[in-house]
Amino acid sequence: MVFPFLKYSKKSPGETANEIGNFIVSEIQEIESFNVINGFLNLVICDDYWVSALLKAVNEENYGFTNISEHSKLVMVEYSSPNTNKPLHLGHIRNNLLGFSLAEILKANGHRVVKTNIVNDRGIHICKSMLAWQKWGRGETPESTGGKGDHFVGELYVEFDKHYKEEIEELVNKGYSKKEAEENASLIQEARELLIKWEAGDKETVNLWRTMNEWVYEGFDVTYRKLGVDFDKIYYESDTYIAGREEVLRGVDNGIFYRKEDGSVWADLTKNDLDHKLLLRSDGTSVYMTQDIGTAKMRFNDFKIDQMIYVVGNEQNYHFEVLSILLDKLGYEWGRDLYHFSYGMVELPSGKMKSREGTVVDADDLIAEMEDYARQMSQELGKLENLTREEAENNYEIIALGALKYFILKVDPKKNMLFNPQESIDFNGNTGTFIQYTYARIKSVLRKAAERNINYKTELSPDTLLSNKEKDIIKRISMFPDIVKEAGKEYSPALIANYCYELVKEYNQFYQDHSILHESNTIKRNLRLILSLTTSRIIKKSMQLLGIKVPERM
RNA sequence: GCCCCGGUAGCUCAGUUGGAUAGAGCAACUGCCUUCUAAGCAGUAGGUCAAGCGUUCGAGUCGCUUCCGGGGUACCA
Repeated sequence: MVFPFLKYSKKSPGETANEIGNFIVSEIQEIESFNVINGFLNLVICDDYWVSALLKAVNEENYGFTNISEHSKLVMVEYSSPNTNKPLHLGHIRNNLLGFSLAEILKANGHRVVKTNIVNDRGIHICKSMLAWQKWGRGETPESTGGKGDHFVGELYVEFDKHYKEEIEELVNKGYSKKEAEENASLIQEARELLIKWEAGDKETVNLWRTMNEWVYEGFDVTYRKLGVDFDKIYYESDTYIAGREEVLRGVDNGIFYRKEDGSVWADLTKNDLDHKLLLRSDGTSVYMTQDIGTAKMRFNDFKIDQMIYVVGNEQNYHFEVLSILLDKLGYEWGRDLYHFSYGMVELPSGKMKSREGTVVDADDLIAEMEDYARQMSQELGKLENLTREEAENNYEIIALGALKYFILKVDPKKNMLFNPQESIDFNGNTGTFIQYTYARIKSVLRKAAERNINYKTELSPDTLLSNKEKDIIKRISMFPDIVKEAGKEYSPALIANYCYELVKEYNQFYQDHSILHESNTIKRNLRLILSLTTSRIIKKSMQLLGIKVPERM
């Protein structure tokens, strides 16, 4: 594109392009020729440049990734962060997949990463479930009902909400305003009393709390394992809120925060163009913000963190803006540098998901449905006939989770996305399945090459002539390191997903009209085998960055 | 009200930082399995890039205005 040069050359676009083109061809060996169209100068790069680019990709250990050393930047990634009052749903799945993938991408970019989970195991919402169990639980447990612990507790939470709403309605009928009713309902007051008792360390309350949380953790573990996500360090807000409260009180002593007459503690953020923010309730209990201050402090005590990333939905943008300012006010130099990885909501065709109203897509149910569908499709297509039962079952899981993860991660994390349970489960087109399938296809070719004792690693002649499609794929392969860097810089798994899709699409086009093992010209055959091998490796690495497994056959 | 974020094909999404005729997938229609896996490939059709104005050689991309959608603005998390 030569327009910017016209003011220097003072010539027509065509003439300018020709002069530059001639100069480049004579000066740079790798440029074979050029052509000019509509003021655009196109340079043609010669084949042996691409051949050596392919050789570099296939021979370079850790191609596309940056090695980690002990001097690498230490990044802490917080993700998942569930509440222990309900099971995980589709929104949490997006969070977990993004957090895990982000950590993998950062590692590939040479950072040391600590994956952390802050479990929201205390607070008024937990007390609601506890109260519901006391009132309507009839002494049942997940064991006695045979359910998963997180679902068991989740149902209690819904139960509370149901009764609470009924009570509000009654009060409104008696002439209270809606707000008064919400405040004065006996159920919410009982829940609050429970929270105060809990913070005071009341034995019975704490025991119930501990028991119910254990139920939930057992349920979460199953889901996490299924999703393939894990953590290096788990924090519990039941521990961190104390540190938070101390920090807030220290802030009051130092005049950073102020106390109202009713005893509640506030931060005045009007100088930051924000309003006043509550930090401790008038009854002395902590709020969300209090806990996050404490959590941050504990983390920076525990690790020498260079960068802190919070993977939390964009509905909390304001919260993190405030958190950053508060930590800064408290004198933590890293406060300003917190990065809120703010991702969009997952919406359903019916609108937003709401746990209390039961309009959620449950994580466990969704995964199970996808596995069923994978099993059904595999059988319909007559796949996996040569596999053992165990291998087949393993493949259903790989395919189901691959489809789900890819579907979610291919979308720009910043944007809201729509998930249609009926239509979003698809194994054709731009899907994880398509990528896995291509991988399995390549592995099949490579296996057959090995069976026929075809050695394809040594003889890559620089005189190899390339078809356009072969050149396209090599071009794409040589972009991989830049894409990994870009994904690390932009914090975007979607860049990896979309890149990998393009690569795979091109490979399938190539596969369609190029023979590999049947090619009689050994120079060409070797090129195509190396091309296939390299493509398969990049597919595997890309999918690894997304937390997606690839099957050897499918 | 105020503050953020979005609007690209019927649907779900890309669009390489301002460049050539705006791309994929799904859905619809048409071809391709005696050859390395047809969960694939090739093709047809589908667009006022929400609307308008501006910035300049050039705007889906940058700026302003309007319309529409989402989120936030809690002694919820």
